[in-house]
Amino acid sequence: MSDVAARAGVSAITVSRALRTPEKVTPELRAEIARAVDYLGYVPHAAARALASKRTDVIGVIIPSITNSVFADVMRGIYAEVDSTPFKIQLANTRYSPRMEENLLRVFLGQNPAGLVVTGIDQSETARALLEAAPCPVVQIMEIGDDPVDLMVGFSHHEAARATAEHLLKRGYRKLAFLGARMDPRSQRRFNGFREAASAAGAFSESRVVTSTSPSSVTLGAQLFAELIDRAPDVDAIFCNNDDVALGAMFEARRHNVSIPDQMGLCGFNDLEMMAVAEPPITSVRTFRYEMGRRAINMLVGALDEKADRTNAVVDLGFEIRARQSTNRSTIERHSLHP
Amino acid sequence: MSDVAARAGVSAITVSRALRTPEKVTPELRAEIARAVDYLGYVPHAAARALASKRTDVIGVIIPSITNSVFADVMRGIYAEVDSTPFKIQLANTRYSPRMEENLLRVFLGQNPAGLVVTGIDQSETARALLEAAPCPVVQIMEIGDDPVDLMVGFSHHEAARATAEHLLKRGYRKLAFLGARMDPRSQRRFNGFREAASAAGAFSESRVVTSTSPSSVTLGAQLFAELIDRAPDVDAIFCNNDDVALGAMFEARRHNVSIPDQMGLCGFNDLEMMAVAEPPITSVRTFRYEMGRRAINMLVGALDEKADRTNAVVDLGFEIRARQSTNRSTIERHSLHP
DNA sequence: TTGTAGGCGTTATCAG
DNA sequence: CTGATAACGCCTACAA
Repeated sequence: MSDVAARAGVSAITVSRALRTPEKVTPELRAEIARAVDYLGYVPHAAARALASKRTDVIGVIIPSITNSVFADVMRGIYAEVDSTPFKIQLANTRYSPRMEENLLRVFLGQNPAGLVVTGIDQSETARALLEAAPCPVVQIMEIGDDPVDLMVGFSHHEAARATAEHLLKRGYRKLAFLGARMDPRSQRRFNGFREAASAAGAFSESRVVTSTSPSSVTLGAQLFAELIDRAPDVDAIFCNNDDVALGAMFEARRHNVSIPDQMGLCGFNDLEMMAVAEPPITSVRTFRYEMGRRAINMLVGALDEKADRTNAVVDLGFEIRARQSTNRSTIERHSLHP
Repeated sequence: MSDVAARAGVSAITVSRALRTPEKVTPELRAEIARAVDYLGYVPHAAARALASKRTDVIGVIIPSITNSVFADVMRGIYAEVDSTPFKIQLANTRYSPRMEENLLRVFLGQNPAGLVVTGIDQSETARALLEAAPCPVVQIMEIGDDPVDLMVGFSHHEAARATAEHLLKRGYRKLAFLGARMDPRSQRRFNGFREAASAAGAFSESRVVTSTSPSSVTLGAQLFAELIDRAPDVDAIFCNNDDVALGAMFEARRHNVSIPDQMGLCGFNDLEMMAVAEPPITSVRTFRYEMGRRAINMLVGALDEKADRTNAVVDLGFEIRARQSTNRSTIERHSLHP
């Protein structure tokens, strides 16, 4: 930096200002400095800056799993949005462990992050306290709730599942089942929404609920389907907690010669790209994961801009039911095939 | 740190040493210091350390795409392995642009990373020069080649595709096709390996090669299949450059009433979890992506350990052909069904 | 084995 | 609007 200063005929601190707060430096000097920076290929030293200013350019992101394609999409949005800012992402995963989340939070907070992105609203008491006391903006992503730590962007899993159950009911299905992998808090809320709507229509039965603590996968979907059919042969429609589970259920249904959608309705969650092109195309609930990532960073950076008016602290991105053939039962065939 | 030093009755530098090079401090002092650290909840200041030592705990990872599930698996391995080290991952993606890669390399190198992980062997001349001159270990991942910059872990895409084509030939298929998404350098090498083997058996035809520059997806797989069938109805087996393309092809085949494997052999690449449970199960080439990520970090950290003997600078993780029903043509049925 | 002095590259603070 | 000075928290070098 002193080289740049010398070449521009100013002092180091002026270079610093020209870079951080250009409006506090005369346009002429600014131009001169820019030229020198360019000529010398000067790159600011992040560590020195962090040391002197007690500020870093690191945004910590804490998610439960990096494998899960749902989070992969969120991360894509996060990286895309952060690209146009001077910030860097530091990613960590909790493996769905609240204690791990506490630890990670401590580590991050020890590094004076510019901001923090955390998943969901089910932090432990300790974690919650750490977040409340954090000297930086915090965004909770993936779902929304009444009591945000700070910023929040997501959607209501309860509502999404409720709406989906209603979709199945509207399509004439009456014995709804629920297939769930890794029942994390958000999955649990989806289940609750599903049960609420199904029960109200008398279409719910505990015997048609099959869940697992294993991570979501196509393989698991196939297993859960087999278990369900075995345990509750009367089922006529399945809400899968995740699209990969739905895909696995579809494959397994074929092996059991169960026809979709006539013998059995099938619907997934998240609307992965493959759902629309499956045979038959599978109904799913579209969620805006990429957008969620972008928005999270966007809100964070906005909050960092001081003059931020903390409106829209909670953003509900909603969801959309993409009705496809897998829940489009043809009534005529139905009665003839399954009397 | 000085607080810790005071509490332990030593000087700051001793605390520093107790933390970085414990073997240079008496066990008693070490214990005393550990106690003080614990009591005070002292967390070292990474930026200060970086500034003073000109070393950071950052390992830069450059991949072409964060969406691609292939890289998601690699990243999972990377994060898993780095968890047991003091290092942090800084991830960046090039979007398959060599110029982007150069820029990212410059940014990373400006930050004195502890190490660098880059994808593939097709760096631009400039990028290659930057890597050769890097003052830290460099690992190239995803494939292997004759001329590593430093460390390398991957497998031969050419060989993998050649072996796959041979598998199809061995199963009696004679009119092989190639479906390819986003023909990046590694896909290109797969294609070359495929062509080599297919040509040698007289089973290759340009008319049965359909590729796209779009990213790999199930949707694209379906489109490519439709195009192929239209353009070259004589095809009897398909090698898909990626599993999602294979899955899309399978769905589309069903729509066209083309039966797999009897009318048409089908095989993918990477052996994603879903291939084994698809209906029918789809043959694929297993690649060790998670292991690749782990190994990359492992080699990097090993190289950082000074005393490293630079043996095994190039690690070939190989591949495995997982033969499944989708290429298991039943000769008897074949002749009766498709005369 | 432990300690002392000095500096890493930047920014906060206060003057001009 | 610009500059001088003194940190920021830690580590390298050298000394004891």
